[in-house]
Amino acid sequence: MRANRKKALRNQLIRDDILDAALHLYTRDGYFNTSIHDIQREAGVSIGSIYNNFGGKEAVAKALYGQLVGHMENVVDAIASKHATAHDRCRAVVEVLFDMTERETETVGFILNAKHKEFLPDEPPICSSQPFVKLRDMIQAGIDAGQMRPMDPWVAAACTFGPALRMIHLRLDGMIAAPLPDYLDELWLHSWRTVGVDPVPEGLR
Amino acid sequence: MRANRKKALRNQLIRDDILDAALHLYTRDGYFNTSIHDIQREAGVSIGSIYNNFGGKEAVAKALYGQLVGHMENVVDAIASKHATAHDRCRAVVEVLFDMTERETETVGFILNAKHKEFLPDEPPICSSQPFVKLRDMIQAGIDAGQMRPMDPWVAAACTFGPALRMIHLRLDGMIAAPLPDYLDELWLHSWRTVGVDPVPEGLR
DNA sequence: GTCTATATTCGGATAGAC
DNA sequence: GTCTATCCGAATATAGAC
Repeated sequence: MRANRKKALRNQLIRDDILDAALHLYTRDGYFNTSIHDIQREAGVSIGSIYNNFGGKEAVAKALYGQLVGHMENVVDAIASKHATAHDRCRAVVEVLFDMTERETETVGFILNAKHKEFLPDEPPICSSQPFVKLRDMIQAGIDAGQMRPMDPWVAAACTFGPALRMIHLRLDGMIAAPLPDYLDELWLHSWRTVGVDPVPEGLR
Repeated sequence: MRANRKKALRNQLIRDDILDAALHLYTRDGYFNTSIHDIQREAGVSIGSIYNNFGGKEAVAKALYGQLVGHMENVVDAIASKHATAHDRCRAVVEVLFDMTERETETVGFILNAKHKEFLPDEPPICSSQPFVKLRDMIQAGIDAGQMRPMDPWVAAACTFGPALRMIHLRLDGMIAAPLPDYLDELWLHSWRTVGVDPVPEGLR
């Protein structure tokens, strides 16, 4: 049993090495500019291992995608259960995204920037994935509760998160030099004025 | 001379056919999922013509990119010279983008959605291209003229156009069923509240 | 300048030893 | 299960006829 556990652990490590290498290369060079040989070299494993563990290049991307979407979902869930109002929840989402952009740049880049349709044609568009749907529901709940102005939920979502997402894109493209959290208060003050019924609380400006 | 003109015209037509086919296939399937043979078939020309006229697959993309960026630049210039205030200019930009998204879907998709860095590594990022820079200058002018709230120009740009760009992405991804112009008044009313000093004029709500 | 036929490279995938 | 060596198809690019 001991040996089995150790073996399973080693297998998990190999899987993680492959996924880490894939994330790095996919975000840096793009999916199509990354060959299986590149991943194999970067991860320090053999081609055979990649095929045994995943089944091919696309399967690696799919597993990576699932892992990161799951991660995002956990983040959103944690926020939803920690905060009660639409304002606090939405602000926390932006705060976390800004933080992640600095600390887990590649994760954010892969989730937001990559054109998954091009290499994962069977996956639904990222906008209809669980975490994104939960964000929209979060906003709908805010409207129903009278905390956000009554408006089309898509428009509300675009107004709430559009500016922040734009900032993230600009940062990832190297157009913004300063870390995004520096902009959080200013950006959120303006974003929330668009959609919120009540203004941003004093302490958060 | 007559024959030369006619010949030149025919060459131009072939070039346009190739660019049209490339735009269509690149936006529908993505750059890397489109082979030269696909373009050749779609355009109804030979591979030799593509190499003679452009030089290869990447060169086609480059020419296409330049053409569309030039197009966008003309659009922005026309708006800048037609309207005087920051409000009118920015609103006109959003209006034109929404219109274009419906009528020239592929052009907008290629410009906004495509990851040009992946297949045109030598081109600067789209955000630093002429039309985008002009948009930012437009906003800076609005701030200097006291028509927009004093704030970081990147934040201002993100707040002004972020929501609209988000809507365009959602529309291109099929998440929004109605044509974007239907949302223009509502979206702009909220967007401008974020950045404008004076409210949106009565007639445009 | 356009076309068809061909060459060459590259990368995804497999076979078989360990 | 992992690894190395190999295969094979696809796609870019070229050569040469017209």
